[in-house]
Amino acid sequence: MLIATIKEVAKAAGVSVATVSRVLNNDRKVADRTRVSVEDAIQRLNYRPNLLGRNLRLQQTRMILVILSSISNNFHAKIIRSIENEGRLHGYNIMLCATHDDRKIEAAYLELLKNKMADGIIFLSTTLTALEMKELGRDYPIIQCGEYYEGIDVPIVSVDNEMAAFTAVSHLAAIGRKRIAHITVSNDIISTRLRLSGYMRALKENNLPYSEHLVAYARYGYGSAYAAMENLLSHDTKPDAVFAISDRMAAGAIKCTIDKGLQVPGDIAVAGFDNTDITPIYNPSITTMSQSEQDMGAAAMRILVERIGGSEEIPFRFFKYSLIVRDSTDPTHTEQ
Amino acid sequence: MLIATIKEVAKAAGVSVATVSRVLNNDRKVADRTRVSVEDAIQRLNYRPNLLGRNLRLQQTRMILVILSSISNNFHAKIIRSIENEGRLHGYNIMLCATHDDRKIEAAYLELLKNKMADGIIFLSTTLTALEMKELGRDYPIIQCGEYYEGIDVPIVSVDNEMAAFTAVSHLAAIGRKRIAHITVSNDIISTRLRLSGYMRALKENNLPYSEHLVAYARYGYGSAYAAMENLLSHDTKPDAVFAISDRMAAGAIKCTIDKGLQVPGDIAVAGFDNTDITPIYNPSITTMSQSEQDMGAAAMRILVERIGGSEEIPFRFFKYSLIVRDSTDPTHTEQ
DNA sequence: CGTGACAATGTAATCGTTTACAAGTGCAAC
DNA sequence: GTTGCACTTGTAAACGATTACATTGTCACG
Repeated sequence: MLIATIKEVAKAAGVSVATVSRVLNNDRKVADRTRVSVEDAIQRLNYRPNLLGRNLRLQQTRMILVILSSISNNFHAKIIRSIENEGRLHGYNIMLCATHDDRKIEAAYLELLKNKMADGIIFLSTTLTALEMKELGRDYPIIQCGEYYEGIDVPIVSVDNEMAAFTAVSHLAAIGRKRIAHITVSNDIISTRLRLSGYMRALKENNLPYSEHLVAYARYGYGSAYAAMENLLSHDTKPDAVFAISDRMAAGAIKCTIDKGLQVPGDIAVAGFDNTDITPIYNPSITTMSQSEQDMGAAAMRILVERIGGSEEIPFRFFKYSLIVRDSTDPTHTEQ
Repeated sequence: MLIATIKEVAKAAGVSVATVSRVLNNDRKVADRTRVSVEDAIQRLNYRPNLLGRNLRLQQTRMILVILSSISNNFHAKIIRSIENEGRLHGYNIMLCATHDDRKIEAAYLELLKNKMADGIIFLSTTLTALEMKELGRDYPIIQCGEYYEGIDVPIVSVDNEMAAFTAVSHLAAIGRKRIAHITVSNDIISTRLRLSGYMRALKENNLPYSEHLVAYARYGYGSAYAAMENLLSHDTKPDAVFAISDRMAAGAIKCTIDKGLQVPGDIAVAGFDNTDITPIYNPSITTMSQSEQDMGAAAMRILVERIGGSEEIPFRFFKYSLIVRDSTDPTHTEQ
């Protein structure tokens, strides 16, 4: 059954298209009798406004794209949920765009923004360079959430990764660990870099030894973290704690440790980052850093809406983080 | 910097908008000299075609929506990946729409289809009733993937859940388990129902006892599965194996078992379903049923494209599944 | 030189809306 | 009876593209 157009509704109701449009948009200057007959025609014809026509005319789409690398990275789940809620409050549809870190794929989604099929973008991650992002931000409403480039005039909502990492490692020191290792990723993403600095600073302030043997590089995968942990365990002086850059990598490290016949946290305490939903489930449950996903998502969306509305402000906001202690560092903790 | 329109490009190049459009669409009948000067103007003005205008005219959007309940259900990750790849091959943009099982939210996304801002929908899950889905399918190109209603004239791509569950439970029987329990969800989703039948049939064909004490109901969450397992363990005769309807619930069951001081798989073997990425990572790694996500996603997309193209066929396709044995049922297995 | 074919380009309708402006009606006030 | 106003409604111009059709120019051929 083909969809009716406003013209057909107008004819059916015996009025002009303008009147139909007024009814649709709740324009108050429509006589009750007319309104009823138009509404009746709309019903009968099963009419639905064509958004392409409407949006073309209104020069907006009320669609927001959320760019992320992959949906299986469920650190993003809560943030996205919050973005969606806040978006709906403002009358926007949220569409998730998974790029799998492929520049071509990301480019295709950016086209949608540039070519007016979306009103704005929230970046949870990106393959763009800082310069590219800067240029994009000059012409279109965008915002960075979580990961970000600094100084490119694009709003930022994130967490203080350096302080959060510092806090996590200080926790490991506080439970008496002396040789604290770090499993990270070799890229130049800001959160990675800052977590490394936080780790280093915590070692220093707690008078703990640092050596390059204590830092292992992996890719994001679980298996890769497993290998990195094997590497850490291969040295003569083994670490007694590990701070991994992500929960998934923490899980890999734990699995490896246990496979080698060592205890977690007995022999080696392990902490992760992000408080993903695997952390309470894992065996043992994983100590981690939680970000204020809810606040971050809502803030990102609000700021974006402002920008779409024409605001020139470029806010830079850090949100709270918190340490969540679980079995992988302290089996005696009392969980909520 | 405001975006130029085709009119401005035409003026800048000293031609008509028709010619610019021909250049954009690689229409062959454009003189080389003209083409160059138009391309030059496009460059200079940083022109990008407005998709609202184009799509309005062409009566299409080349956007496909994928409806799912939540992105943290990463069973869907591989399917989605495959949908995306296949979609790109056909020139479609894929947008993910998380409904969180909220009818209102889902309705909003459906509006986009009904109101011509998308060309089709792939349902990975839905809050629609069978009747609603049927009616939607009468007017718009849609397809069900994974979960589905039968007999509503909407194409289906899925896996034979009954046989897959049968296979999983038969595996537990084959390793010598006698009292095999089932953790499931109380809803009337088809995959749930079929997995329960498969479980029952496997018990019967292996001459194993069935009792209602062997079936525990939970919600989807990990914690809920944990509680269901506690429940199963509270009876005098404990099960020696559990088949859970999802990997996440299997993880909950394992955690509970271990917390009670029992061994997995020593005392209780546990199998899950979906081969989500937690399964190899978990401790112990989890035996599970893998679906042919890649084939399913690609098939769903292809069938949808056919439908958009006007095909009246209503295919119903089952894809292969396979048992993946891991430590949670058989520590002696040799993994790939 | 006249004719026809073909290539390159322009003109204008169209897609489905919204909305500024014009126009019509009825009524109260003078 | 005119005037002015409020209220409803219609007319038509956008929004930015595509494309059928018309037009123009060039050239080969008789």
